[in-house]
Amino acid sequence: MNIGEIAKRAGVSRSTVSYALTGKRPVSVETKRRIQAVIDELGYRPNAAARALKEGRTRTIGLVIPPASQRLTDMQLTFVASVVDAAARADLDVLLSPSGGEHDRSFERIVTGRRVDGVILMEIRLEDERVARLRHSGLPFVGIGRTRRPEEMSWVDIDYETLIARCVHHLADLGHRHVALINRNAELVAVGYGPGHRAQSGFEHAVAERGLSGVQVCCGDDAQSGQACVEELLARHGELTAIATINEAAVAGMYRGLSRAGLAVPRDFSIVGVAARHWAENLHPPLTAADVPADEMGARAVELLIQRIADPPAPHRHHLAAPPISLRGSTGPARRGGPA
Amino acid sequence: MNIGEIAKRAGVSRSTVSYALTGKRPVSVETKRRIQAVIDELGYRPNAAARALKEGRTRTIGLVIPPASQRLTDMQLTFVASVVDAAARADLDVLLSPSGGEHDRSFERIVTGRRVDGVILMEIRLEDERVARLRHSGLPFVGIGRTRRPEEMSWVDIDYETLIARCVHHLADLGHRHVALINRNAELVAVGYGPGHRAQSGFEHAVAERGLSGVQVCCGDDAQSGQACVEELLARHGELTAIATINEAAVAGMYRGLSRAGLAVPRDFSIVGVAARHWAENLHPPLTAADVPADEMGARAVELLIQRIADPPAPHRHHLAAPPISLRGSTGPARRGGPA
DNA sequence: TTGTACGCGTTATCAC
DNA sequence: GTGATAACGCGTACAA
Repeated sequence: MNIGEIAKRAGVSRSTVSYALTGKRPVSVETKRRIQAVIDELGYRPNAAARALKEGRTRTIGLVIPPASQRLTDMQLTFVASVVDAAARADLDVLLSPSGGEHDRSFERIVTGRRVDGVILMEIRLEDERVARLRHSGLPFVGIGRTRRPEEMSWVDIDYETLIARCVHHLADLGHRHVALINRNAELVAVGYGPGHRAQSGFEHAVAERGLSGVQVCCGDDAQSGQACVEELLARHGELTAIATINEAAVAGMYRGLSRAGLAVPRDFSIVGVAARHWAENLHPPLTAADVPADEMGARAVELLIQRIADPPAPHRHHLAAPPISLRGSTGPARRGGPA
Repeated sequence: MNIGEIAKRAGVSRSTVSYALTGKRPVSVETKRRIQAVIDELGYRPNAAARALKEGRTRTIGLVIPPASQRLTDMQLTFVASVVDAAARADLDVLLSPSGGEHDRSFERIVTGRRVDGVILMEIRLEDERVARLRHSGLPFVGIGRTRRPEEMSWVDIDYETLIARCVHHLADLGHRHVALINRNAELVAVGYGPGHRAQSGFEHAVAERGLSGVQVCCGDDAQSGQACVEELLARHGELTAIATINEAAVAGMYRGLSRAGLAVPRDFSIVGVAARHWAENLHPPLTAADVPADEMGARAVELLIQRIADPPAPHRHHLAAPPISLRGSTGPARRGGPA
């Protein structure tokens, strides 16, 4: 079913059908009605490829995600969901592209094949070749996360540096003197994953400012690793009384490790972090955490992208989220003398 | 950058460039080399829309997911990830479409706008209008899940009926006499969600076969609901000693509810279910469960879809997975006299 | 309102 | 065997 067939059956020209549909030229009510009747009868919809070819835009955005093989975190998933939702509201389709690893063909297809009007890039590194690639291509894009030179692109991000600093201050206020930062997995941090590095920086500054002793470790993004990580931390640094973390997926395991060591949260040990709200609430005890507004950020990213597509030369815009820490049940006063 | 520009700079005609790229006609090595040099220099890639328009195929598949607003379960996410991964390996892009709720425009765009060569449909109901819609449209599609009339379409699915029956038999073998089935959320079951109904059926049959007493309840897909659900079950049915469930997202909460009631798993109470392996392993204690091979199933779905696209009139194919129950730490002999 | 050129890659057809 | 020409797919938008 194409526009010519509709035109023939309605007894008008192809362009009249097009105008009747787009409304870019007035068409008599009677003609419009007749055309619509034929369209409804045959279930016609314009061919997306033909329209894209002519208009030069696809009404589709690309969403570049970390390779699917390495399981996405809950927060990342919330980003994906909110981006898809926001895009659907704007009548945009979303093309998914796993990047990194062996899937660079997918990324290349999307960027150079003009398959999308713009791209949202997740899991950005401080030095990210995909950003360089997109900048060079001229395709509008927005990052969920930012590189080392944030002014070179549009992005939405979480202010991990500030948030982790706040976590440390919160712990210090509660009297904790020996705190640990549990970061995301070592590979991610090693390749320059921004949040990991910014969390380190925030941690170091705050620890210095409050005169605490601080230790930093990386930890796999799952419960098992969280447990192992805590067990090792307790073994090597018996003086610790609190943990700050950006590794939400590992928190359940940390709780388990503490419990195994005979430490009750928050009585004997405190944990505070940065996490998606529903994730923090579903832990036991609920995690005192800065609640990342992931769904709002996804929507914001789509919004920024739509603007960039509409007006590419416009200056870059940024949105840095620094949500307050929600007090739940996982932090308490440092126990005199520390655990055990 | 279009093919004409490449042809001009390489000093050949457009068709020669096309033939050099597609290999559908021999082109001299020297010419091919010159063309490739220009392509590399300018970074040319054929316009996907033009190619789709001419070829009548988009090299893209649609993945219809539940509306993003209602958080996806871990298993669903694994399906998405594995589909994206498998599609990328086959050089196919994936267009995501949230269906249901207010997002039916997205589904319609995909189906009637010829934006994809085929569709993978998730979260299928016993009576599913999207299946009817797709069958009517003639667009190749494969279900992850199946309707009441499974022969009318191609699908991969999990044999919840058999698996839940196996769970019940496992519990019966351990001496449990009073067991409960905790289903997915009530809305899902109410609208005819297949796994929910098939699990019920398998549960009822097995309970009858073994002469047990069984109670069934629906439960929201999150830990909080799981906890509330277990607390209510224990209050109303003090004789229960075991639970079988297909609601993996709620299991952590069930553990919590049991623990609050002073019941240790597996000493005082057993839980067995159907879940993604890594999910079952990450629970504490690890869940004895039939491990759904979600990644393999996603890949299989893509495979079936590729075949359907290549040969639409071919008979439908199906793949029903019934993985064995992996014994972990969550089930044990029924305690004499039951709990408390 | 209508005729028609255009966007761009593919491929059948014709020429060397 | 190799290269060039032109038609095609289909919706859009300008000129008439």
